[in-house]
Amino acid sequence: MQDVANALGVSLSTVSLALSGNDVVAPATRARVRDEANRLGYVYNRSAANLRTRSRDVVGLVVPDITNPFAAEAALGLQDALMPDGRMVALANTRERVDTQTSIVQALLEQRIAGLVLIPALDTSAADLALLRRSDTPVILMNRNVSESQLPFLGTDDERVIRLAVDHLRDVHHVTSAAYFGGLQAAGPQKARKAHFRSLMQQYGIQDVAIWDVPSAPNALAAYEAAREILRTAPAPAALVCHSDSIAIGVLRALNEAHVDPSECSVIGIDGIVDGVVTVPSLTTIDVFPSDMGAMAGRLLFTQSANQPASGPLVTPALRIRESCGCASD
Amino acid sequence: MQDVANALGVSLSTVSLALSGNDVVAPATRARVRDEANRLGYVYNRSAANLRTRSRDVVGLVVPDITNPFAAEAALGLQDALMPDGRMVALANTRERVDTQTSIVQALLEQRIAGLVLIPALDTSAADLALLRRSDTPVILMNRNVSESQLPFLGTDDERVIRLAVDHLRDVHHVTSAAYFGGLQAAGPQKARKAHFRSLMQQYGIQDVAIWDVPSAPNALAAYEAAREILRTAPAPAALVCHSDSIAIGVLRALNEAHVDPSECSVIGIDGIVDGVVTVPSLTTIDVFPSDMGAMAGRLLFTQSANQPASGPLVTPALRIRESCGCASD
DNA sequence: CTGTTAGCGCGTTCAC
DNA sequence: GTGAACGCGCTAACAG
Repeated sequence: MQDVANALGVSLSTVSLALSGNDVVAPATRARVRDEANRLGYVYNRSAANLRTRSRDVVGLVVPDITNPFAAEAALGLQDALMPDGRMVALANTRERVDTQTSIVQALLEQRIAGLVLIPALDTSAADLALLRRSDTPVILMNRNVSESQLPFLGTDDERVIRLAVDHLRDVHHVTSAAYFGGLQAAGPQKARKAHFRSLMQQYGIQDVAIWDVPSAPNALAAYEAAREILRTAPAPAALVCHSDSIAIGVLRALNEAHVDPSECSVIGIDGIVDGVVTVPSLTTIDVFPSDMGAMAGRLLFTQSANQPASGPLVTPALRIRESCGCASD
Repeated sequence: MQDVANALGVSLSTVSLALSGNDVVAPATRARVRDEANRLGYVYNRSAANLRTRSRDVVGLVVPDITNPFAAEAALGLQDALMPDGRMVALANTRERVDTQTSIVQALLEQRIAGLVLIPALDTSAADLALLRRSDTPVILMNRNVSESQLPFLGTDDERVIRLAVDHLRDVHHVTSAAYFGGLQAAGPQKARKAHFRSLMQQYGIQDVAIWDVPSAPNALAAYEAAREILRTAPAPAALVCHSDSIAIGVLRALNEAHVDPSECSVIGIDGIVDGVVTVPSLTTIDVFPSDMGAMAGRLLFTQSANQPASGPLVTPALRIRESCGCASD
């Protein structure tokens, strides 16, 4: 900056004012400054500016695994919500490990991020998130709640998700048995969905097939392997509700290998990833609008005060009927 | 920092030294400082430190679309290579738009990133990347080269990729016709692969089916739609080599709808994404090790001088035989 | 081992 | 309109 000031014979502050587009400096000088600046190859040092103004412009996105299409689509939505305001996103994967999650969060706080969108690793406890409570950085938990953490949460209406799936299975496919598959056994966010599922099964008099209640990492490959093992020892139930679309994709593959098609076993995923239309069979799913969720998270970070109710806004899920539930073969 | 210094009755610099783990300060005091620091809820301001030390610790990763599994897996690999050194990654999606790419790159440079890993948008020209040449920030182009840009490139051996695919099609499937599908028509990185494909077709006397030579966005959904249109008017060739695994997944779906199975039309993807084992049919592909590529990019950024040959290291591709080429049904 | 001083690159008064 | 001075939070020289 001093260089361009010297080159033009003006003061350093004139340059600063000119570059920030302040109208206190003459339009003519402003143009001259800009031109000289990039003639000299000068690039603005935004982090120095941020230090001085105590402003921040990068928001952290920490997810278990960006390879999961849900996380990727949410990342896209988040960026869309942030870029118009000149913000960027810093990405980090925890691989479902709480310890790397805490060290990542720590690093992000040290970087003075403007906000944090977090899909917590599976066995995250409220204590693990304590440092975030005290911090003045706006945080929002996405898609997986840690109820006792007292942190704002943006997710979906789990009860409604389950009801949409189970009602469809009962009303159009008349299933007599079903199971909920996916997620780790450990206490965590899927406990809620599983509980809703069980209660609905009981209420509708549908058999809840217990053998599918096993832990499995939340990705397609692990789900495939787990499902294959189960199918080796037991026939498929009439329906499988999967904790995520990734998991459903693995299940679809296992079912295909076992030669059971959608008319014999309906599978319904949860998420609504875009590539669900392109699987074989295409994926019937409960859409929770991953991209919108990411965008909403980005907006919520800055539109609200940080001290809000623990259970924040919910996105309304929608049933997307495709082939994997057997609707195409009926 | 001053607060914790006062609280302990020591000097500010003692605190600084203690927190950075410098052995010039007594281990006992070091511990006392650390304890008092986080008792007071103090968090280190790394960006202020970076300003002073002229060091940088976040590297930019800009990709067309993080939703593409190749990009996501590369991101994971990149993070793995970076985190041990205490570095983080800033992610940005260009959606294949050159203008948003340049504005993103500009923003990243203003943030004073430590380095940049870039998968260029499809019609990126050397001129679009000129500002990166002048910058003192290490840059590495990944997976798509912009030959005239003079920037270091990390990719795969395109000729070998094509040869692995075509040799397999000829030697084990004895195909008499084939096509290369995917990517935009525009001048760009896939020109090389397409050229190698054509020359090999000619050399082997295999018919190159021209109707598949149409532009399509590089994602599964767009590929599916394009392939479906083509299949409406023409029978499938004996083989389809797809520019990426994502594209292959879309093609698989289109083929399935047209009731042509792998024994009639072999499809081979390029990338080696992990979910390729879980598609139906599972995806035969040329593996270019996306995750390793990301990790290599991270290491290369800092192990080499920036002024290196335009065409950097290549990863050696490998054929992964699965079902989609028809090997399972033979 | 500790305290003092200066300065990283920038934004902001407040005089001129 | 312009320039001088100060400070953001931290590290790096020193001298004690």
